[in-house]
Amino acid sequence: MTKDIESTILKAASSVFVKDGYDGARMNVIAEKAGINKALLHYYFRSKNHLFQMVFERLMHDFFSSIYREVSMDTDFRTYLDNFVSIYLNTISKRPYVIRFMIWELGHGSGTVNELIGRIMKKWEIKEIPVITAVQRAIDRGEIRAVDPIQLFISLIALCIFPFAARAILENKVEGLKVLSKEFVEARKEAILDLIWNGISLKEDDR
Amino acid sequence: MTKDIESTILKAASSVFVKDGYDGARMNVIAEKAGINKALLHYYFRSKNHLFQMVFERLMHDFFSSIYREVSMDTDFRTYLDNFVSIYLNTISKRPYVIRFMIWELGHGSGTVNELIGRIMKKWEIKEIPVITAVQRAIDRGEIRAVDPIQLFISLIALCIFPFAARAILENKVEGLKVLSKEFVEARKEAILDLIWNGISLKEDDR
DNA sequence: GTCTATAACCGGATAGAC
DNA sequence: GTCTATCCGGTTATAGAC
Repeated sequence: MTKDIESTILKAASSVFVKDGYDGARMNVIAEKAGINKALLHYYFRSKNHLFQMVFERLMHDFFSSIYREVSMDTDFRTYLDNFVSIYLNTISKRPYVIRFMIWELGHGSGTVNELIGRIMKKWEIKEIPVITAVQRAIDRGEIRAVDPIQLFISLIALCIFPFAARAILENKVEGLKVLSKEFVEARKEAILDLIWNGISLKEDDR
Repeated sequence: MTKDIESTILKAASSVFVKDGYDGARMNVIAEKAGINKALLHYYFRSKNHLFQMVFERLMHDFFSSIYREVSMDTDFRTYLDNFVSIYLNTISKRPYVIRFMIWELGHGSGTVNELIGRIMKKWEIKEIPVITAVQRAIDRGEIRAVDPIQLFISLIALCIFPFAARAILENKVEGLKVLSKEFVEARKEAILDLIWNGISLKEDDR
């Protein structure tokens, strides 16, 4: 079926683009990986650029929907935080290369990609960022200290993403560290929650 | 002087490689930027690969020496933390593209770059990571809670680096955010120190 | 739809004059 | 040391048979 081969190609293309980036990726490598030849690749996806855009949009959609799906807001903040960190780390650790790829490709001021991200954001109708909303509400309710919600949002994402983005450097620098191991991912979850929760919970004086 | 033109070339090459990566960089663009032509470029730096290695090593050296220079260990941990975060953020915000570049290029399992980082580490004789040592000592002295030093090290770096690595996405998602502005950098310093310090300081119960 | 062959182009590298 | 002209391999893309 035609749908079948298209999805095979997209899968092959994803793996190559994510690893080598747009400039480093080679159409013949993608073709081989998909079990076809270059001509057929162009038959299905007119050009490298076009194929890239399909892949990129698909990756972003997959990534963000994995995360923003099913983190319920209808809980106290502590529970929200637990769920968020757990889901975020699970999602990322299953797609360790994607983060690096996104940081790289999104970093080009190049219009192409920026239009893409704009379109995707609109498509999902994401107006405000859920985490920021949740933080603000927790502050209003007196569940946490009055920190800057945007800074806390950035910190939270940073703590989750960084070890995977910088995996190569970290594993090189820290003896025996295996970022993708089940043990590290779980330890990381605990460390993040411990740091954040202690970092933002109300002090004795405030109560 | 020959030293002069070499440094001009390296400067031009740095800016191009850092923005476009190895695969995306073009020798003629570098040549133009340096005010010479391709032939001369090859005369001074045999090949693209060789030029890249010079640039890469220089960038890493510049970056790490900026940071590990002059953060004195002979203070209490709170002061150490203040200094570290301040210097780290100043260094990064002056080289916003370098982080993205390093994450990308170091992410290739490709031997070339991994050998490079190995050589550089040896060159500086970095055996243990200073931050980890400092954290461990602070714990031993009872200055902070007994957290995992490696996790805290990762968290600290993550909080400093991430906003600059993910600058494009953040500025796109958060209305009006200007990561490189003096105001943001200063606000970020405070937010990091506030979060970390509250996150690791001794609780009432422990005293 | 699928393939082989090839066009068209680009970019790193070199030859050789000055 | 510096330049122009050119080579040559590799890569995207297409033509055209089946």
